[in-house]
Amino acid sequence: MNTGSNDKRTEPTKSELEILKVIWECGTSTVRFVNDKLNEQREVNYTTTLKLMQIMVDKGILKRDERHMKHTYSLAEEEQETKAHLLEKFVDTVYRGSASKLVMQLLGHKKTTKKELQEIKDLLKQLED
Amino acid sequence: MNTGSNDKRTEPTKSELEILKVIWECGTSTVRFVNDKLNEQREVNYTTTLKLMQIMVDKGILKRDERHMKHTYSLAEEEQETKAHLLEKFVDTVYRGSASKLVMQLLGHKKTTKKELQEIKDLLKQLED
DNA sequence: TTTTTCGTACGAAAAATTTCCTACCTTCGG
DNA sequence: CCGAAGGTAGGAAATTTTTCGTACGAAAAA
Repeated sequence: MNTGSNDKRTEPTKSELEILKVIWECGTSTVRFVNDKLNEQREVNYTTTLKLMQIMVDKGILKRDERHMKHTYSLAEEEQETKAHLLEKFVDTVYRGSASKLVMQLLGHKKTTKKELQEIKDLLKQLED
Repeated sequence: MNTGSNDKRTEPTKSELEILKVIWECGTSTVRFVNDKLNEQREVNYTTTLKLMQIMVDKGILKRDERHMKHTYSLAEEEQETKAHLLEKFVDTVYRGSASKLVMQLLGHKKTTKKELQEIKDLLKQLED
């Protein structure tokens, strides 16, 4: 028997993440919609996006509704769950698992605005309970 | 003229990051040392690690000292600077640039220990100045 | 000195990821 | 019905990343 966490989760690749971002932001979408979004930033062929999204369905990252001519694609897993997983992996690889080290860096970083800082503090206050 | 941030930074690939981790943890190292470390987790051929580290020198991620028979490789850029950059990119792609959203997730996540939490709070207290 | 061991260099194979070509289906307007 | 527009499927090319085989030089051991 295997006691280790046998997650077998397929990490999204770089371009799969691009697609995920669109769906996180805009929700269930058609290939056409996602492709248009991507093309706001760089040129991508329609079939490229289609293929990628098909692969993502295979991998279990997306699921699709084929009832209509234009298939629609939605998340196969909760956004927060996926992000939590990505974050955990990031903390592990870059900060050897230390969340506080990450936060420290965040706070020391010039790009973190005052507003962000305040929000973070408020968050911690709430957690005092 | 190009006013955009023209960083031209070469992101480390997945396996390059593995090597970086070793050097972050252990400092300047030989290929042999790094390879041994990697082999604690999975089998990797020596020449594979060598090649990768050579590529990383080309990319400017590592620099090397060739004065001796056994070359030694060290960081070409400050650890914190690299990590800050990786973090920034991560926040951008996964949390649309919102650092507080990231922290929120971190705090809501079961794997963040009480000790970590306290450290984070202390950090914020210090920042009150 | 000879042999063995351990190092680097580098091209190319292998694998993973990304891209696109081509075929074909469905819908819509004339 | 016919053609145009726009959709999906899937193989294969192109690119990027990872891995390794082979050649060869230096140092250490025999």
